[in-house]
Amino acid sequence: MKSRRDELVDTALRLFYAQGFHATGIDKVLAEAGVAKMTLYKHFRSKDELILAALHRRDEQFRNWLMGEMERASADPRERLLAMFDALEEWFEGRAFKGMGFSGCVFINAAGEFADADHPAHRSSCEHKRLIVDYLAKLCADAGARDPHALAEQLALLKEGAIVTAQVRGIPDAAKTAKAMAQGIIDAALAA
Amino acid sequence: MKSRRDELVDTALRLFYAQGFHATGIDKVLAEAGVAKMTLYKHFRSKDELILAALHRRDEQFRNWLMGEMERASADPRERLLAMFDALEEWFEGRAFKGMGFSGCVFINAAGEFADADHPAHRSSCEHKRLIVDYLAKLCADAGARDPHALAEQLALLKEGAIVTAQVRGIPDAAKTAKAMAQGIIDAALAA
DNA sequence: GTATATACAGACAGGTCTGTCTATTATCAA
DNA sequence: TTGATAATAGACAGACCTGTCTGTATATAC
Repeated sequence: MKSRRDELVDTALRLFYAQGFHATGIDKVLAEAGVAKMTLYKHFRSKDELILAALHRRDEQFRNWLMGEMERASADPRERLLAMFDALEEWFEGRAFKGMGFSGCVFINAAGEFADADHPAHRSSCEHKRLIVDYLAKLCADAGARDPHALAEQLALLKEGAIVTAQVRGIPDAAKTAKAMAQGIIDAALAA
Repeated sequence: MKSRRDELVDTALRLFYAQGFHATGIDKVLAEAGVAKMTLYKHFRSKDELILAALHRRDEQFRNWLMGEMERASADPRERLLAMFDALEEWFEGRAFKGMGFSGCVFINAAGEFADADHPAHRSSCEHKRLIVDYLAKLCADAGARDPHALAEQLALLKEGAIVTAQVRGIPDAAKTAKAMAQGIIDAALAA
């Protein structure tokens, strides 16, 4: 049984993701969640705090999903890295998160709406991306890369490029384009 | 001498870029531009129309700048392609457009705020990205790539990845990361 | 000088936004 | 049963938003 707070955060995330942060009013969240306004302000001090909670939930949700997909695909680190791009394609096609069609990356969107790098939402987005790079770097090290951090940065950059291409231009195949590049990059980084 | 209309579009672009579309009110644009409200509504039917005009101006401004930088760098197609990433780095460092510090790509931001792919602002963003890919494909063909369109898509994806990495994580060096990958990709695509 | 076009300042309507408040209802423990 | 907790509906204030309107000033063309 979901708590009222969970209901709010889930609904907020879904709407913020689909329609944007500024464009989504508190009242819309409340109506969709079937929750009274005072309940929201009992759990959160402001809309900003709700935004941060939604981003935090998305961070957990997304990384759990991504790492799960990668680890399910293979036990080999190199294969796991490549599996990231297969997972991305599932996401781009709208099959990854039920109730949430693909609308790009909510953290990229947040950084766009809250451009100031010091804004909590921007910092949260930055942190999310960093956690993913860290995870990739660990896999790169396991795979025996000469410079695991450099390779992880490259793969992360390919991931961001694929996300933007899929969203802005509506090309889910961008995942395949990125994967093809990733193969070359990884091979080059492993051939010591 | 800039017309009132130009003044409006320039100011709107600057504010929309720095603060977002929904977060920027008409009144702020008017105050900064020193223009009366009725003048705005004589030139544009709505805020949406002003947004589209600002995106259109940015499309011209940005592509002129980028192509200029690339063509200034070298006459060789391969070198020109690589020069794109040097130009990106200038941009990320805030040295490309005076009066406009780097806040990511306004078209990526627009696609985030106007998630519906049919929204005019989203379509405009898609079109901008397509025009750049077309330009890259022409250069790729000149460089003798086996599949110029495929290579152009790859390079464009690297560009988007670099932009997002620079903005969300605050790492202007992402341009260098992308350039290193681009070199490998191009070499592979030219070695028929 | 007069007509026309353009822009100005500023009030205004009608709507939406966040956040606060009150008064009521449901739930559950002792 | 009583008392505490949590959630409800809905009104409200104050700010901000877009877009319209009026009346005035400026400048150019004839």
